[in-house]
Amino acid sequence: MPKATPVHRQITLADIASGCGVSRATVSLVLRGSPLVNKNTRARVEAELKRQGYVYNRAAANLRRRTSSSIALVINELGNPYFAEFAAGVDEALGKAGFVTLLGSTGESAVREQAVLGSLMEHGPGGIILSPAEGSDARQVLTTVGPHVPLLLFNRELDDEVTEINHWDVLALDNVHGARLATQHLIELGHRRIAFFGGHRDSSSCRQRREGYQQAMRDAGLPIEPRWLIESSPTRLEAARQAGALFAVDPAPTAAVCYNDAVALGLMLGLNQRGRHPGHDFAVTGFDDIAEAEVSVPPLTTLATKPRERGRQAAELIIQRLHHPNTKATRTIAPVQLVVRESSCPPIVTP
Amino acid sequence: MPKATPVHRQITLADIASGCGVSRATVSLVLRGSPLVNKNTRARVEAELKRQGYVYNRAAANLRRRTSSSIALVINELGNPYFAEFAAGVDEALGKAGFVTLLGSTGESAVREQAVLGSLMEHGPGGIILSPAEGSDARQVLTTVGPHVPLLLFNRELDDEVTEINHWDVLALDNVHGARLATQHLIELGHRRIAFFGGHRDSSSCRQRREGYQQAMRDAGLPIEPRWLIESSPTRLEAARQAGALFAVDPAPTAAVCYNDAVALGLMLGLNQRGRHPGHDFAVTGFDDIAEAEVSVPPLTTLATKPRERGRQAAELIIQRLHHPNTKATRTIAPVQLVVRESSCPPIVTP
DNA sequence: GAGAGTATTTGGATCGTTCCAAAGAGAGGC
DNA sequence: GCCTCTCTTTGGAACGATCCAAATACTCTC
Repeated sequence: MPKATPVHRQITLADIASGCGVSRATVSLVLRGSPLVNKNTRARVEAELKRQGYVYNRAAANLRRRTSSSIALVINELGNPYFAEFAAGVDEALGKAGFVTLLGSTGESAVREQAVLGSLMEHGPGGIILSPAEGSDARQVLTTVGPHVPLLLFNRELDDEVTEINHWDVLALDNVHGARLATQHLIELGHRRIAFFGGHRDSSSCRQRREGYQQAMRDAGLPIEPRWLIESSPTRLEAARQAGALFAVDPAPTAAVCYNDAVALGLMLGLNQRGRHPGHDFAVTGFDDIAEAEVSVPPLTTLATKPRERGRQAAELIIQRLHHPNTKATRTIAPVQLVVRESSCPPIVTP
Repeated sequence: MPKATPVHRQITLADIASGCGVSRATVSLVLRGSPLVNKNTRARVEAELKRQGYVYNRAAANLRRRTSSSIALVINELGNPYFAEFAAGVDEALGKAGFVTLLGSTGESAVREQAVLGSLMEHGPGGIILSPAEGSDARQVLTTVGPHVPLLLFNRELDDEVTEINHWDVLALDNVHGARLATQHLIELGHRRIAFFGGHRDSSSCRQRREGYQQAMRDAGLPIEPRWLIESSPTRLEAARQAGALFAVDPAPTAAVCYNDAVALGLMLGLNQRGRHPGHDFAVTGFDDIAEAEVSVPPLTTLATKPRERGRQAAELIIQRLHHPNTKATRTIAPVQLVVRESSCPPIVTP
């Protein structure tokens, strides 16, 4: 593990202290803006700090004070624009509150997630914002982060019991309601045979979105054909490949509620390749409202989840938790909004 | 500045030591895998470490050893998929080498960049990877990071002299060559009136890309009309708005080399709004090859820069620098590849 | 069983900060 | 001039690790 590297001689409190004839303690008080120090002394010390180009050593301070000034952000896939936006929001809000973000990307692997969490823990984060990788296990997470570091789960959920016991907070999207809105929208347009396309059955968000879809279908008295529930990895490519599965059933559906935007965009691509025209002879909805949804052809009807705002919210929640470590865990459900664009067309009426 | 937060009592070396009847020093040796310790002792200590759930305190170790195990990554805009990919690559490679990434996003503001750098410095990073915000000033950067922390500039350059003196490394794209390739490609297709569209004249990457464009034009003996050099913010929206500027000159250009993909996609949108059809009656090229370029309509001819790979490369460069602090600064130019897709069509021949 | 040599282990100082209890400096009252 | 009170300042012990020189424990050899 060649992770070490020598650092140049630092300018310390002691240098400043001797530089202007006061004690280390006084300089320390000045640095922390204590009202105890005399005006003149403060001015003298401040001048010396600037003169020597002093840089505060937060690690040393944190060691002594047994505090932390960092929050770990563990993301399952930074390359995904949705999570990138989320990360940007987190970093923005954490920075504003004086925390620094320790980044860790897991590449959607539970094994790597464990390694990343372990490595981040050694840097003593005050809290962790975790968007779990697929297949991530609550008990394993618990053993590596321990019971004392506050943790906020974003987007996906883990074993309820473990989450509960450790007062882990949860920030989730209103998946059920969102999928329901999308489905109702398609029903109102006149669709009767509607598929749910994409996602993995074992991810919590997929289950919830399917649930919303099924609720809407049931409420409208519409049948749900099991073969209309089509799984696919949440990537554009995989979704494009799976598009054909929609037409394996006869009669085929006329619309699909997709697991997310990536899947929806992929599906539209796949439809085009099969000579279908999403937005004209097949209706598609997404979930997330990534930047691309607005400018795709046709523009995608989807559910806006405002990832950057969610990131800020996550940061605020974890900071709240730091200040009140013992209050009951919260479960925050962020609202989502239906954004109607051209990919959701009415069905073609066959005479 | 309420950036502090209490942390639970830690399990320390001393706990492990007394837990199995050895000294702190021995436990420390075990932790670092020293060959000095006896096999049996090692086993005993390791069992105790596991039993008590010990977590290494890297901050304390770094303090004593005067080393660092983190690298700061300062990005001008994380929400931009290009930089998100870059960040993902950086984090991946840093993690593999045992470093943790300290993230900072500047939102393209030089003022915020200063604040972010200052805050990150307090956490004692071993090095900094900086993608400067627009308008960032070398001398200011120098005063806040100091002359001893290795810095790698990505993507944009700063004052050459300051960069040189401080042995700052540079990782840049081959902008000149890339723009030249794109321009040559259009010329080979038969275009004679070619514009350079988008970007700000004062950014180094824009200047370099314009330079490549001009070289290719000159080499082909083609005229460069000053009004064909059109500025715009590098955003899709702004580019779409500026599209009209191309047709303010008569005769109008038949093709445009764009500053980057965002601009190119925006331009195509703007052309469509004006009843033009990019890929049919107007040729467009981009720069970056973001994910969207491949699936836009029409698919965008562009220059692949492989941001994730660049991220890994940046991480490797800074790690190299940590190991050899005194070698001469390097200036790495990453190659770019022309990816021909349908947005670059031959000109329409007017009889 | 003394002496030499190697293999392990160890106490105490140290990194740069903060905490704490106590000391010093003035001001005012009598 | 002494006492009290408030306002400032301060030395030295932490925090949790590592370094270092020196101590101790073993093995041989003769």
